[in-house]
Amino acid sequence: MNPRETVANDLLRSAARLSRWASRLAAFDVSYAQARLLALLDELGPARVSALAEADHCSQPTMSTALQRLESQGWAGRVPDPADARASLLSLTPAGRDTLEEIRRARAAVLSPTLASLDESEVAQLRAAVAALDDLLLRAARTDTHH
Amino acid sequence: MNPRETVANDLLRSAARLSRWASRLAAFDVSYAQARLLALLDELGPARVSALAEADHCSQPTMSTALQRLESQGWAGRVPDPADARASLLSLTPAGRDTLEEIRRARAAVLSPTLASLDESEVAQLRAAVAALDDLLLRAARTDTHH
DNA sequence: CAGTTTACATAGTTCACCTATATAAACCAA
DNA sequence: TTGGTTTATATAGGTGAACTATGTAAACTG
Repeated sequence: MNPRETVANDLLRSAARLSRWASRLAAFDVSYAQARLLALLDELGPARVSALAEADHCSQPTMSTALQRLESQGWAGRVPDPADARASLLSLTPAGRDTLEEIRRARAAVLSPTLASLDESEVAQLRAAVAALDDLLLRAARTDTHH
Repeated sequence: MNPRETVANDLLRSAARLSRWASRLAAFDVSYAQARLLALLDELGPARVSALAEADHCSQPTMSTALQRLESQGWAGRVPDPADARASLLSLTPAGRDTLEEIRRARAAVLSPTLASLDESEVAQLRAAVAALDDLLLRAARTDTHH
């Protein structure tokens, strides 16, 4: 395995561990996938089922049932798409928005005792790490859609 | 939200996206959880069910059935623990090790077109990001086990 | 206007997780 | 040494998240 492959592996391993660790500790009554979907709805505003599925990289049926779960909790609602009677437009309800905010606070809180023990230069390193990850994701997305 | 909370949120979001993106593209016949378990077995060598569950941050029954699936594929095997007849020691079989290597290659390959477009300083930034994440995880684990 | 495509829902399956509980070995106290 | 507790694992039973295949109805299109 060449050096770049090693970096790739290490990066994926560490990112996965961090992600897994945080979602395990931040335990509410809302699952990881549902939290992701709340954030997606918040970001994409009123959107169709298929648009949400594509953005979340999951199949359309998966998104359909996930949205039904959110709707049954009162966190999302739909209106018929005025432009196309086959489609619906999904958005967060106020309750859904509140839940999303709560989740964000809880996720940040999981890391906060650890972050509190860091000095400024270490926080700066983390910020740089975030920037590096985001840059990689941006490039990866471009490579991905190129074919 | 204070600056450190923002870093926390950004970091978790980016790590989750990267992880999800990589596992979506690297599609083999082995699931994400099983791949994680193969890596864990490789790392911890012959280990007990409960030790593996703790290391993976999942419940013992979850680990039991996950191991049974791996065993039924011929990727893991167990011997009775000579020190305790209640316990077993699990390890990778040669086939399991081969599969793990294959998975690692495939995961790295997902990132490789993107990595190829980076210059040396950008790769160095990624290495630094990995180090920052690992450091954070180490500290987080300490904070976690303190009570 | 008939046929195709599109948007979504439903059916049916598998896996990954959980809690609760059963089983059997090990340990420990009287 | 035996009876009770703890420990290591397995099993039962349930939910959520993912998939493919397919059904239904609206919208296009020749």
